[in-house]
Amino acid sequence: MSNKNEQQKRAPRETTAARQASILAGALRCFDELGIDGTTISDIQKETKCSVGSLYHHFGNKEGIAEELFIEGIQQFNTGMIRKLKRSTTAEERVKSVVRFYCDWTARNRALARYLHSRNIEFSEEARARLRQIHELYINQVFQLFTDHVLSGEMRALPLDTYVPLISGPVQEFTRRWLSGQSGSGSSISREMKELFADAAWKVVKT
Amino acid sequence: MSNKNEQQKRAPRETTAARQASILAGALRCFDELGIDGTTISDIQKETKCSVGSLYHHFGNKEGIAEELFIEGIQQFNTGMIRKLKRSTTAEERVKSVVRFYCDWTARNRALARYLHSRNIEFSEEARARLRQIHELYINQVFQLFTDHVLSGEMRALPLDTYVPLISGPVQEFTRRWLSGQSGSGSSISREMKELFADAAWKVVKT
Amino acid sequence: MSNKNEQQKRAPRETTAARQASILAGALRCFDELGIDGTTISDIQKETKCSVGSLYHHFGNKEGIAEELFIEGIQQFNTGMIRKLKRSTTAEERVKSVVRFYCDWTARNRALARYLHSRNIEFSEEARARLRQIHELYINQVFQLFTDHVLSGEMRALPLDTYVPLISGPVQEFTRRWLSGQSGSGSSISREMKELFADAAWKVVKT
Amino acid sequence: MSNKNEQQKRAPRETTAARQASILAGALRCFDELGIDGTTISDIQKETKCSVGSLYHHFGNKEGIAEELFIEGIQQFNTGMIRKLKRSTTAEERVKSVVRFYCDWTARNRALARYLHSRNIEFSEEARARLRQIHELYINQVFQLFTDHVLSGEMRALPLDTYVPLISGPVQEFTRRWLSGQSGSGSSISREMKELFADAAWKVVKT
DNA sequence: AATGAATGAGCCTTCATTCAT
DNA sequence: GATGAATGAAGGCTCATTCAT
Repeated sequence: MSNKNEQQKRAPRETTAARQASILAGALRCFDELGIDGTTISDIQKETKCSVGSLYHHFGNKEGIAEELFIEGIQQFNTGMIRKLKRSTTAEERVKSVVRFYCDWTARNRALARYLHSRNIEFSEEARARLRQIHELYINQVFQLFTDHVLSGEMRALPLDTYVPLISGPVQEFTRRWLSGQSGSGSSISREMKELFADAAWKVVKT
Repeated sequence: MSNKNEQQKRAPRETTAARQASILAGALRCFDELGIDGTTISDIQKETKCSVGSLYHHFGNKEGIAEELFIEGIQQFNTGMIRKLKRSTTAEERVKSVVRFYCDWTARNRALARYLHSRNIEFSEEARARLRQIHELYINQVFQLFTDHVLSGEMRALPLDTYVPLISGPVQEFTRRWLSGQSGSGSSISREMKELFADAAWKVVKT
Repeated sequence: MSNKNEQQKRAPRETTAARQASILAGALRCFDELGIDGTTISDIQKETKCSVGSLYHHFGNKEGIAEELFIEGIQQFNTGMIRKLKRSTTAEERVKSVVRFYCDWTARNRALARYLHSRNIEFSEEARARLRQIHELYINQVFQLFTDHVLSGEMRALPLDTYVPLISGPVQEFTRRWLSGQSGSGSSISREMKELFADAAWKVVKT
Repeated sequence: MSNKNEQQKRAPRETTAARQASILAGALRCFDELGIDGTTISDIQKETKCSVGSLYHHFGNKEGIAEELFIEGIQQFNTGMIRKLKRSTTAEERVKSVVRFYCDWTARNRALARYLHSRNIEFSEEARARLRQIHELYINQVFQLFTDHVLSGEMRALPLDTYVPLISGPVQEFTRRWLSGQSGSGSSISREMKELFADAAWKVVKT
């Protein structure tokens, strides 16, 4: 995120940005293991070797840490997805890309993925606003990419709020079960599985 | 709920069962509005007009209330689903029944459905054991009903852990969004939507 | 305590007195293992297979149980000691009897002995009065037995409040350590030890 | 208690030690008056003008306070006793010193002495380990001081576990009664009494 | 005499947050 | 920017006791 100090890894004193990133990483480990409500400031402190004061200095309060982590995660996911979608061109490729990216990203960012699935984060009004904006931007980009395929007749015309469930619902559900079955390392999702869900998604939305 | 004096010994004083049920109902209202972690014993108390002591007398602790509620909810859902599935005979009818029942049950039991979606309940080992057993029983019954259809070639042969995501994933995702868009009143899910998801499910698993 | 029902041991329904005795025995087990403050009514209930209501019916409240147990223990000890002292006649025999009886009784009634050593029982005014009276009676009997020996010159004339510490202090201390070193079964105090303390006591108070 | 700025790093902020000491003093006052189990955190709070949080910050929990107080008391007693014993040389002087120091220390630290006699403190495993170590160290030092006197024939050779009861048992018992007869003000133990118990102790263990 | 559901005061403890250094 | 002692509101839970059956 900054180009200061090329030796990012072992610098004796971290940059502010790096410090914040490492705090978020530690917090994620806590949230993943203890749950969000189950994690205390003190837990994060121990995990990050950071003083209470510093935590508050950087993020305002506990909620701030949870929000920042969530937002960064969403953005990372969205950015990746959009980049991936832009690389393909046909409707089929794009629909399948959604599924494949979902699998790949989740497997590569297990703890973060689990975190983004949390349904009990209490966001501040401000965070909610930021998220809404980020989501709108994302949704617009995605729909823009697909609108043509619908208009051209390659894809079925369906109620807008059914596309996501139809295309992503199955992988999401599969993935959720897969994630809760393993908390540590582990392989990725097999090529066959990915294609199975990709095919299913396409089968449902193609004309 | 049963005639008085049927068997004096093993019938919990008539009122006891009713009391417990009403506590669970009140707790659900709290959990739904405040979140599980956000609900305090005192909230439940006010909602149920019950003393702290009684709450603990009946359920051991807050966790116990949450567990019992969850288990009862799951059982109610499972029982309904099995009953519904047994009424249909063809593969197509059954697959579609899964989707339709999911929609109907969810619409009829909104708060409970939302609660069953919670991903942050801390179960005791004992509760986990009970749930595991309940789940196994359910899964066995369901798979038994569908096995024949797969063997007869009406349905595709797929990895066992993909059927649920493929069939239920979309409705679940749709339903989840639908549930969070409204916390109180609300119609049911429209016939068209239900059929859209039912058709999609069938399209994916039929041969 | 009552002569009702000669078959005290295995009668299908206990007499009231027997019931109370068995409650006290159960309570003692609890107090011994959990401490007095650490023991709850519920613990006693489980240990005695008695309902809460019955406990209160028989003893009024928790304090009542602790008091009754204490008083009965003291009386049993005192009675035994007096009986023993009356059997001997010389000053030396009597002083040594005190020590020997202390050892024997303690070894035979370990849990009760430990209980009587408790220094944190909260007695009601009424219980304190009963205890005071019992103690006075006991002390009077004991002093009466020894007064002559002092007057006759067999024993030293010392401040009244030093006889007990001088004679019983060592065994008491030894015994206390011995008791806390073993909570279950175990042998009794060896003959040699007993005589060692008996001799020491006599050595100190003889003229 | 020490000069400022001697070693900035490992000196707990000057105040910290003082704060902890004053908390222990306040706790002792409570324990002495209300009993250990009878004392609530809130009592200690009022007595020490300390917030709940601070209490827990410094001692972990109520048990921690009780333990620390006990350990500090024991150490103070042991240190004093050893110092005193080292000042005398003959067997007789030493045995009598034990008794005299016991009396003096108890009279000078009444509340603390009463507290050390408590038989209902629930120690954590960690505290028990510390106490065991402290006790061993003490016992070793004491026995080392007396071994020569036994070998030289000035003192009787007795089972190791009888020396303490024989020498200290009587004063302990006397002292215990003396302590419970007065909770506030009060003189010290009279010179005659002290010598009576000192003589008795020597009479019993001398050859 | 027995039973056990109900009660609620009161206790211990946690934890987010502040702030002086 | 960093540190950690201090704060106190708030929460979960225990437990002696009562009382209708």
